[in-house]
Amino acid sequence: MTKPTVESIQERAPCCTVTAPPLPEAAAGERARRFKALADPTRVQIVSVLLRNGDPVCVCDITALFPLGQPTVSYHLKVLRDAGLVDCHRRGPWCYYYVRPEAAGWVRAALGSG
Amino acid sequence: MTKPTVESIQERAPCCTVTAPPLPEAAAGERARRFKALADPTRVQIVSVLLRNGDPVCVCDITALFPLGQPTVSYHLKVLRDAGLVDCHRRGPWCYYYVRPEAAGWVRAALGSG
DNA sequence: CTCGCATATTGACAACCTTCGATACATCAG
DNA sequence: CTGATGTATCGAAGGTTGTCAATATGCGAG
Repeated sequence: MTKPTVESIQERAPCCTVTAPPLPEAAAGERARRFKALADPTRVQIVSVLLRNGDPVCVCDITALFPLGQPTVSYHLKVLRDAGLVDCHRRGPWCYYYVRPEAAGWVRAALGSG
Repeated sequence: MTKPTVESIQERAPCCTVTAPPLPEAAAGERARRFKALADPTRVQIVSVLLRNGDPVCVCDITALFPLGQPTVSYHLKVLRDAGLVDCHRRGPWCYYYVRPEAAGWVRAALGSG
C-alpha cells in the first residue's frame, strides 16, 4: 500500500496526521444536551410553532396540533424547558410557552435550513 | 380570572391566540434525525475534531481520543455517517473521516456557540 | 495463499426514551 | 368549600440507544 499524502505527515505512525484536540467534555455535553432536546420530531414541531408565533402559545393550542395525549405533550414541553430552550408563564389556568430569547438565535439557526 | 391580552384574541376559545402551523412532519423528522446524530457527547467531540482538522482524520486517531472500545467508536462513526454529517474514504487499511461539505455549514453553526 | 493489522458488524445487556392511563395539582366560577 | 377545567406528575409498557466482547471483513506484506 502507499503511504498517505506526504504533505500531511512527518515522522509518526503511518496513518496519522496532526489532530487537533476535541471540544472539552463539558462543552460537548452541554451541546449534546441541547441537541437531544431537539432529537424528536414532535419537539422540533413544537419549537417551530413557537418560533413562527411571535407571541407565547397556550398549551392547549400546542396539544391540539398533535395526535398525542396531553401528558405526552406536557412531557415534551418539560424536556424543552429542562434544556433551557423554552419557558412558560401562567395566565389564569393556562400556560403560555415561548422560545427563550437567549436560545432563540441558536434554535433558529439550527432549525433553519442546512 | 382575566382573559388574555385583548389584542391577541378575537372570538375564539378564551385561551387561544392565532397559531401558525408547525413544520411539516417530514421536514421535522429530517431535522430531528440530524439532531439525534449529535445528541451524544462523544459524537459532538468526534465532529469537533473533524471540523478543527481541515483534513480527513484516521479512525485510529479518533479512537485514541476516547476511553471507549474500538467497536463503540466505529458505531458512533456509523451513526454520523447514516445521518449524512460525515463521510470517509479508505487509503490502504485506514479509513479517513471528514465532515461532508454539504453539512459542514450547518454543523459548524449548530456546534458553534449559542 | 496466508498472516497481521485496521475497521466494521453482530449479539447481548443495561440504561434511557416515548407513550399512555391514572392521578395530582392549580386556578377560577359559583 | 365544591365542582369544572387546564396542566403536571407518576408508574408502567415497549422501543431505542450506548457499550462491550467476539467475530467478520478488507487490505497490504511476504
